[in-house]
Amino acid sequence: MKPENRKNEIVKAAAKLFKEKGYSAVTMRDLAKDLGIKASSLYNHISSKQDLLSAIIISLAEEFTAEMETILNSSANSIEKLKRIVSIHVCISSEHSNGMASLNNDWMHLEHQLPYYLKLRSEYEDNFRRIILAGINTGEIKNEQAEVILFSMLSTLRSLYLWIPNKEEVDTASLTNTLSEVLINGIAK
Amino acid sequence: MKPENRKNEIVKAAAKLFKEKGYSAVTMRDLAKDLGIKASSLYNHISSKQDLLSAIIISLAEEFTAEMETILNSSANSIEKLKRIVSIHVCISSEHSNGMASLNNDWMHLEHQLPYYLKLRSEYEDNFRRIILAGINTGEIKNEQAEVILFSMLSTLRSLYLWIPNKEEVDTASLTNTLSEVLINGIAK
DNA sequence: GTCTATATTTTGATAGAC
DNA sequence: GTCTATCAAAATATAGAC
Repeated sequence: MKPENRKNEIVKAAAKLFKEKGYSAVTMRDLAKDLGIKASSLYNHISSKQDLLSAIIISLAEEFTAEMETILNSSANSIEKLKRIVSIHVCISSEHSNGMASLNNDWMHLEHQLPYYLKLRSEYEDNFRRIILAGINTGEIKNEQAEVILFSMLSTLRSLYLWIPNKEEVDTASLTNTLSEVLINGIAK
Repeated sequence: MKPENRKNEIVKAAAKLFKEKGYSAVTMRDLAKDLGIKASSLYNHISSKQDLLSAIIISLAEEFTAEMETILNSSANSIEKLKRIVSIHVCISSEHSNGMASLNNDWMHLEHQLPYYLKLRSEYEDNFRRIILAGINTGEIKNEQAEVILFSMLSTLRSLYLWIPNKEEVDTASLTNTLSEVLINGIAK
């Protein structure tokens, strides 16, 4: 077993605890106890608590960035692009439900990687906004305030981690369809 | 000046800091420094850090409960009731933007008041769900999965505190209308 | 109402044996 | 790879002077 595997186990356990209580409230002793070892043993695999947070958040942020890039480079129309954004949020949230909690709630506790995270996030939001504005221009999307649409969709998508139980029980394709319908066409008959 | 006033100042400052870094990451020294006093001086006005969290969260949870009661007792149809739910979230979030952060993210750090908070929250969600189901029954609302509709609306409404800058700059009536339109009728033309 | 001084726990992290 | 022992810093909170 490579040391990488043990580190992954630790990161995974950390993400679970960070979701339950938040980064700051989880101690290295809590984490060690969850893994059945002593706190000092953790430091053979990681160099600091901060490293755990970075590992969890940055990999997810980069995954969203990569997926958004693919969508931008596609020839789909704006509504189709929005549906694909819904899809990547459903998929990533169901695969990494615990890590999404840190991405959403504990990013401010990043240290060295904070500027990089903020850059990725603001680029992601800018691209999301451009897709909405393009849809308004082509007449696909209502000319409501684009910022309200962006906020509403992003809020729902970012909260998915709280709602998706775990990947075994989720039909991601079906959830993506229902959620897209609700977000794009509304709920009124 | 009654001691109540000084306590309110402390609670207000605490809510601001809790929003920035979360309850667990804010120390009593941070809070004292923000108020220009020493940490020990805080204890003449409050009995513990935990008290601050309870004061912030429980008063907001009770406010939502009271407003929901009013909506339930009204004779409005389901769509109108949903619009009024949007309205109370916009109003409370613009009045108490900082406190909403604790309500959403730090409720798990409540101690004595945790069961009470959980009761209020689950009753609120039950009432919200019943309004949606009633609307589906009367044909006002599409027969999508009610849980997806509930999740989507609640996620957006709960995130308002992140998005509303401050009450001076927000036209709550206008935001309520735009947000209701987006949530209820969707964004597709 | 705020201060200084301090008690008590808990925290992240290191050193070195096995 | 995990342990015991330990450190240094930081945490919540109290006591008592002013």
